[in-house]
Amino acid sequence: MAKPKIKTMKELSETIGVSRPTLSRYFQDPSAVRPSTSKKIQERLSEVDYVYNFLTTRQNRKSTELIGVIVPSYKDLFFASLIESIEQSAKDLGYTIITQSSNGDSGVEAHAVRKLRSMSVDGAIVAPIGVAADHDAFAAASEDFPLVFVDSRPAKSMPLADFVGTDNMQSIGAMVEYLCRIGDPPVFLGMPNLNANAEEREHAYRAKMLELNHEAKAIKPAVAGGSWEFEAFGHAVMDDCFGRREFTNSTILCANDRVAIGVIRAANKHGLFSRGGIAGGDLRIAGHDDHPLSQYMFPALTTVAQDVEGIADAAIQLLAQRARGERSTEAVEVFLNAVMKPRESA
Amino acid sequence: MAKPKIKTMKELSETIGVSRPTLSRYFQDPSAVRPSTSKKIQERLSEVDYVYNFLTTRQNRKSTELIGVIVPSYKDLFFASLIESIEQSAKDLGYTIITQSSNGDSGVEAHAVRKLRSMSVDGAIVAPIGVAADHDAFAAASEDFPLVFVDSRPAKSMPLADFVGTDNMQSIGAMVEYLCRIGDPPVFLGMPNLNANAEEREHAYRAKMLELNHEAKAIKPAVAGGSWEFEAFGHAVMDDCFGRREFTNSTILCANDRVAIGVIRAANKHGLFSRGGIAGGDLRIAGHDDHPLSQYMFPALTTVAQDVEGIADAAIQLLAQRARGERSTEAVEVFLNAVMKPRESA
DNA sequence: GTCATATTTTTACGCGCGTCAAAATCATGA
DNA sequence: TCATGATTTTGACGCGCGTAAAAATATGAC
Repeated sequence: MAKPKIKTMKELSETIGVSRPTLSRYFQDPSAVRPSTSKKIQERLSEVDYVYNFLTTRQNRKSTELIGVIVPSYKDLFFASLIESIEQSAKDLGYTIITQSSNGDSGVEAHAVRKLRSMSVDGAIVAPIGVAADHDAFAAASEDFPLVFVDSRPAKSMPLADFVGTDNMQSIGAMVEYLCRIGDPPVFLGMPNLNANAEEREHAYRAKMLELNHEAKAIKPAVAGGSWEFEAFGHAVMDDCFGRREFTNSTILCANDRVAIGVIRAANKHGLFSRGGIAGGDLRIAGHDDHPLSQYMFPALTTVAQDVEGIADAAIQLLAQRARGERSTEAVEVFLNAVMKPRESA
Repeated sequence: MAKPKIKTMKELSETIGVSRPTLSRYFQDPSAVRPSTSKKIQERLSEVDYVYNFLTTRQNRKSTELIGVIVPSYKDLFFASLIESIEQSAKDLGYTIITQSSNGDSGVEAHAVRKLRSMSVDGAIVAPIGVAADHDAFAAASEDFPLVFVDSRPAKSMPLADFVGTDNMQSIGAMVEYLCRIGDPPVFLGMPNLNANAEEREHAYRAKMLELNHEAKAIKPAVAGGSWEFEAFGHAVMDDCFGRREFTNSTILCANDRVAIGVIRAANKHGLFSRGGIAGGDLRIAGHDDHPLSQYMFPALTTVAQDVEGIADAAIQLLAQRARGERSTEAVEVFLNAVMKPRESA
């Protein structure tokens, strides 16, 4: 039952009856050997238990086919979705991903970047923690391998690198337009000012409101917002407002779904939704991202879905291009569109 | 500004003024060299940009200090929390984790296991997809390195390996007792029968109900439940029931929070909660896991919190013990207690 | 069957670092 | 100052595999 275990390629070459260099070529590209040889290797291979030594092969190959991924947190379903998509896209191209969380901390982030350097990755995809990032760590890394930032743009001080993300002007714009068309113009509830999206989305909101001739209004949080606990933030801010009977029948556009989830709870707590659903004239709430649980909120959250798969795929493609030596200098920025997900909450 | 970049240890040894073997010893254990030497190396090191070559060092060391982690999905906040805790515990002991998702698919899971083998990890922590797992892949792996299963116990056919998880008898027991004490005895809504927890939790429910002299009753899903979309499952099943006016004022104990989140939405949709909160005699819902968003549901979900950090830590410790050669044969099972999180929903 | 061409085998070296043994040097205390 | 044990340096080899060059062999069109 248990197939004979073979530990090294040399050993394998002996039991299989081909030379080691041929085997080596086969593993890197089965079509690099004659079809008959390829077939023979493949057959014998299925009869033994051999796994190539990843560490050694990668040490010697020019490319490790490793791609690093750094996100601020695993416990955010947006990033979780992103990782899942990246893993998929990477696998399709033969890459293995090394994922690390920066825990929203620049020190940890810098440490993660350093680890990726030590692992000789072919490239890295990083969703930056934002404002407080460690410039030097990224600068050094960008000399070793291509870097692409996703989700939010890095601080301007960051080394020039590719970027892939959602076009906030488009996504927020579409949402503002939708909200205004269906009801009252929205007020904006930002997210803690941790990364570029916080500012960009508010800016996009203001721009669109201006265009539609409405007065922009942003809710000023009465609570500190320095953490990544977005639901807690949204809840605390609006629980406070609703408690003072402010914004109780407004349309509130939240900078992201996690904030909105907190707001929905606050609104429910204060009984601001009509029984059994949403009625005209009620409080309306909208989010951004299409968080996997948004549709299970009550009322189901109206939001815009980021093209997560598209982002993941574009990021991998950019890295692959750089690895192939195409586009060696200029940094590119890819902006993808988001699509409206009108549901119950607005 | 940019520190001089040093690529190899040999080069480093020259610019730093110590021999390469000494440096090698220093990197593996700074206390293995004389304090004055250690200090000198440390100082010079901070003036240059040197990152050790992970691949090469690990190829030659007896241990790679890599630990593989396999979960069924990143997009499940329970697993996300688990990964975060594992990463933390691992880092404390000097391990680097390699995370992979099996996507709820046994083929992908087997492939992931294989990759961990190729990377010569020192051990692996796997949250198995359950019933449909590929026995051979795990059997082969368990010859290469220690394996510890977490969250749900693997099928009996799996190779003997350590297990760390929550004591379902305790956690479900505590919840049933609580529910009975505060109100009507609960009916049980399971989760799709994907892993051992599905059965174990129902069994624990029945046992406790028997002990308390209540009749156990499990809701029979009128919908297929073969996927990991637990919220959708919970919602579909109960939307159907509530639509037929069944269970509308029961106490429902869900096998996990994700199912419960779907149920809460269904209940809200059917207007089964009193306006502005929960009143006596209402429908009650309880979950299991303390999913990070449970407290933001409305009503906030009453649940039992698994000791995620404890699980992560125990798993790493078990692996570390095996790596040190302690406990080479007998497999151990560690069961941790969960703690009640009474909130609004029950 | 013959010959030009495509593959494979042989042989040997390199990668960066772990590790071992012997020689050289250092630190320490009497 | 000298002996002695602790460290470091030197020099060399090994790890498993990539890879290059030359020799040997297979292929396949004629």
